Amino acid sequence: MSDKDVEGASEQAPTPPRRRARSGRGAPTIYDIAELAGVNPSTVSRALSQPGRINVKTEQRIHAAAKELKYHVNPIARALPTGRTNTLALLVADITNPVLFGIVRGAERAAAAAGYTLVVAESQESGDLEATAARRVLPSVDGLLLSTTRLDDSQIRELASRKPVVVLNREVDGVEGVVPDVAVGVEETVRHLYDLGHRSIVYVSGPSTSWMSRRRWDVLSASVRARGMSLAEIGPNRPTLDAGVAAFARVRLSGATAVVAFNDLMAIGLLREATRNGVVLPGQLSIVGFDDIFGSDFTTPPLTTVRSPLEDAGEQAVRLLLGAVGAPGGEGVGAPSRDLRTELVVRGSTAAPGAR
Amino acid sequence: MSDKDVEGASEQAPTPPRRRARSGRGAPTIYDIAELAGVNPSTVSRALSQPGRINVKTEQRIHAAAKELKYHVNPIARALPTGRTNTLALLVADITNPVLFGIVRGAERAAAAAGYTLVVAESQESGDLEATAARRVLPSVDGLLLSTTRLDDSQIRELASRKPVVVLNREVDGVEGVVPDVAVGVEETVRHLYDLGHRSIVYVSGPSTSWMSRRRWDVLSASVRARGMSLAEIGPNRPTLDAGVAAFARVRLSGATAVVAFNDLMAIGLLREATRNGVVLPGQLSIVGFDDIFGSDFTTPPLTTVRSPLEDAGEQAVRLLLGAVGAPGGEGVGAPSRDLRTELVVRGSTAAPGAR
DNA sequence: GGCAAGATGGCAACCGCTTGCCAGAAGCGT
DNA sequence: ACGCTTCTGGCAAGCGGTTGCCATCTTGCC
Repeated sequence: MSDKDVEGASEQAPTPPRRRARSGRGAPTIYDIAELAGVNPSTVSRALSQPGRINVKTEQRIHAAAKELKYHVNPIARALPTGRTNTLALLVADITNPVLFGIVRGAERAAAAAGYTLVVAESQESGDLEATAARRVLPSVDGLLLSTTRLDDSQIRELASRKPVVVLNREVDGVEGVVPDVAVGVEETVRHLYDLGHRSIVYVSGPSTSWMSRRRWDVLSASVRARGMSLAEIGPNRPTLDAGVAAFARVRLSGATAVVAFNDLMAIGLLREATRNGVVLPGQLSIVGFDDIFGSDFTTPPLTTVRSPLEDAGEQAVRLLLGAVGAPGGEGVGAPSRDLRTELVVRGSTAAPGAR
Repeated sequence: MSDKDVEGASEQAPTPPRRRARSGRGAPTIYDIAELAGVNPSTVSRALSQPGRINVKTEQRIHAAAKELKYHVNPIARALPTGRTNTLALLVADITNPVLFGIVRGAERAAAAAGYTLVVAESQESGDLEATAARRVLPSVDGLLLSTTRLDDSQIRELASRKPVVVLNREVDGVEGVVPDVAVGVEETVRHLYDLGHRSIVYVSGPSTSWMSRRRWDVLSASVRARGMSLAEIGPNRPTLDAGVAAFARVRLSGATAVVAFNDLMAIGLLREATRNGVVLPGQLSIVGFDDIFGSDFTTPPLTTVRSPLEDAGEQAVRLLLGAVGAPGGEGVGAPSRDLRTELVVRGSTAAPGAR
């Protein structure tokens, strides 16, 4: 084609036909690098994202130019053509829930290790608002981690049909999930209480929509039955400290010598209300919580609780998600997931009934 | 118009000359809407983002089409040409720091109210890693909120030169910041202790790099001096529970009758170690913390502490940031910022020296 | 009825980066 | 040396929106 010659001849124009160049202001782009290194922008792109694809000398030249310009790839520009954002979202209903600490920690670490950014989004309100939040964040992330979610199964599946989703502390049919093994810790708890001499236990449950509350009840129930102990349920309750306080009266009425609360917050509420009512702990009432949250050992007596490997759970959930989004760091489908077993942490809020 | 007829006649062509159309898979785009509504994509764009710019009937038709297609604008595609992401980042050094609860809460709420998404990013490690995290997240957000940051002033200014930045709980020259008014609460505290009969106080300080620790010391110092009380400093210390535990011995050695800790975590450590050593609280030692974190009232005795309006602070910081990024919901430069005054919460860990 | 100001909507050029396709150069086997 | 495979790197078409500019239609007004 003669075009080429024509182009070459017109080269003397101070502004070559190349598209853009150092716009002066604004961050440098691959066009700037291209110009500096004397190559085509596409070559720069390859040098930067497909090591080995181009000649090593050229690649070095480009890297040098990039460094000189202090170039940083624009993640949104990159995301547009590829559809991948290198970002994962962790959606939670309530970020002040101490249970999330470990989860966020572990998730953050695993994500960072794979070069992914983790964004934590909170939806303080109802499930509907949470669905909205999810939909809003979904387009800008590669995958979604659902933790203390108030979404129902079908909403979750709906999300899962659009982007990879992993649920934490819950099982949803057809959606990947990470759930610590409740059984171990509960079994330990029941044995612990049984050995202390307790024969009558009451479970103060969480919200009726809480998968985990139901699950804990089921396991507890089976374990208790196996020993011929008696078990009652008080609930459903909101998973808060106040709900624990409010449940105290009914716990006393139940006549049980030991109470297992759905979570530490409720257990602490129970504990404080018991003390306020002159009940001697743990002699007159043994209390066990779940999660071993921050502060659960500040109480008097310190709370006996079933600890979950939250940090590991968060980490594993992210790995799973990374696998699902096809990231290098992610584990394959059949990868052996490390055991996430719960364990009983015995502190001061449990003792033999009648002990002083 | 004859055009209309022509269009209608040529309609038989299966693939009209329009660019893209419902690709089958993938989310619907404005091109799909354009096709369905029989207008140009640019018109769709306008209908969706500039209400009133086009004819109301057309606009309605487009909205109907959008609804029918379940269209949702692709935020990254939108961000590319505009440079605005409608996202704000909150960068923290340690997300398990209970101080952040309120801040995150308030920030999240204010951001959501303005239609912005708040992403929380954690950088568990050193200031350098934090700088890296900041740079990584910066390109995809409109502004940055720095909270428990370990960045130094110059690093912060560097960031601020690229995108709007607001710092929380700290003052940095040339960078907007939100800092609760420490003075009120500290003054109350000193008066409280003075009235109880304390004349000798010791301050267990935080990290040497903590602007807030220094600030609290300064205010405390001034207030104490004004009353002719004696004040000593023990530190610097890491702002942790363990550091509080470790500082106990030196607190006793100081002979002070009351101790003010940089934060609640340290105060609680102090409190527990004191109890463990048989010191009767609060009679033999009064303890005051800062922040009123979650769990600070679980202790025995419950902790007296200086509460900061963290939630308000988070909210206000976001408003400031929104103003800086030119968002509608943000407040102008001179907008009157609501008072963020701290207050003393008297609980059980303070009493007259020698009281039983 | 004629004309200027507004209203309306199309065109096309980006935003910064990725990638399929392809041509020319280099390396290779026989 | 020659035909062929492998390297290299350029071209250009997007990704999904946004927006300046402009042509055409409406209106309002004298």
